[in-house]
Amino acid sequence: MLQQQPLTGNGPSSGRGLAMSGHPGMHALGSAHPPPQHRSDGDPGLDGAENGHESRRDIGDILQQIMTITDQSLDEAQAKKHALNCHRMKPALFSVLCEIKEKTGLSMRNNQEEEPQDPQLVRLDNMLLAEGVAGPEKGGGAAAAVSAATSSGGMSPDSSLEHSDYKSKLSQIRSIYHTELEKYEQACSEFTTHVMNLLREQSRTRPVSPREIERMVGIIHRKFSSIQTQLKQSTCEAVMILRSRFLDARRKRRNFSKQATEVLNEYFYSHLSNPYPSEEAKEELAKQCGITISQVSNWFGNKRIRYKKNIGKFQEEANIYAMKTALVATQNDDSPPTPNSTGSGSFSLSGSADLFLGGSQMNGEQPGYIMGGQTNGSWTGRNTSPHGASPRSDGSDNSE
DNA sequence: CGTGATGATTGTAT
DNA sequence: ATACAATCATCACG
Repeated sequence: MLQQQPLTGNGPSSGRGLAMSGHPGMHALGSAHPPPQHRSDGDPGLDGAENGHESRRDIGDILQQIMTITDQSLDEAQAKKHALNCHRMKPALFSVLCEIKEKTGLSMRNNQEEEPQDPQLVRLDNMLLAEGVAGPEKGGGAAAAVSAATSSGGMSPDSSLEHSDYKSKLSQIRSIYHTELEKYEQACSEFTTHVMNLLREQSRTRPVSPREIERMVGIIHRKFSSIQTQLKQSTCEAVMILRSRFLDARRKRRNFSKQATEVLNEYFYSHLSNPYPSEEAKEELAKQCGITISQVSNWFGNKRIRYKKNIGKFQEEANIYAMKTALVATQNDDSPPTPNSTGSGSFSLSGSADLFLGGSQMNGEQPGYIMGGQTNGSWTGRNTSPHGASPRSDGSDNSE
């Protein structure tokens, strides 16, 4: 980290070299003479000076004092330090240090730049933001994420229970994440100021360029941000697990209530000619059934495709519901049970026709009244199934 | 436990 | 963006 070795001749710097930089583990030398190996490791300039034995003596003394500073009490140390700073040899020593610094400075220049702003970290940040973990406040973000994941709007009372469970878990993760993040940030700034203070202190006895301080701060921040990345990563994982656990509706699928299917089927069969509910109709149905709009859409999607695939199988069901709507229609005279944009007359007509056809045997044949009574072409017309169009046989379905 | 029913998801076409 | 078609995963029933 810090290039002290040339001066002290002390080999391996310990892990805490930063804090104690200069004299780690030097107590053994504290009371000893200037180390003989000091010479071998090379200060050629001083070594060769024949008339410099006097100043060498001084340097030795100074080093001695530096090394014993840690063994003394603080007050003592401060006094010694002051003495050192006032020593007449100090400027000379300092200039030597500067020289060394200049030489070794080259080696640390090259690993200076590069700050690629890790794309993975950006992705993690974005995801945490999207999940409402890293967002500004609870509630809004999480709720938005949930509703976006499940549907595009209407919350149903059915799933609100799970949602609250999900939200509580999410806020748990959220709070843990934030406390940890804060801890890291605090530790980072504490450590940074600590290092800065040390460097500032050291700058009195050794040359410390602002650039160097900057670099040191950068290193510290990088280290801490890599830790933060890990935190973010594990938080993301936790959120993903939570999501798959709570929001993957496939996992705990519940059949809709009898009444809900009733309502949906009623709508479907009474709009058999055009079973594509508008947004408002979907909303209404969703409200009636206590499900979400997207669930209504799913239901109609499934129903259409399954009805089309095997009309015969649904014939009985169709008759039942047609009868129902017909009954309602007769009760309400000629006003349709569910007002819709398509002509009301057409489906009420088909409903009455169902009553007649209900008793008669109708194998898989497509009922003529559906085709005949409707304005537009049959939505089942665009059939791609090879044999589904004419299910002459009974209800046994053998697709695939 | 096997099987059909059913709600949800995914991939593709329009 | 919506619908369709295929598929998945679970439920419900025998």
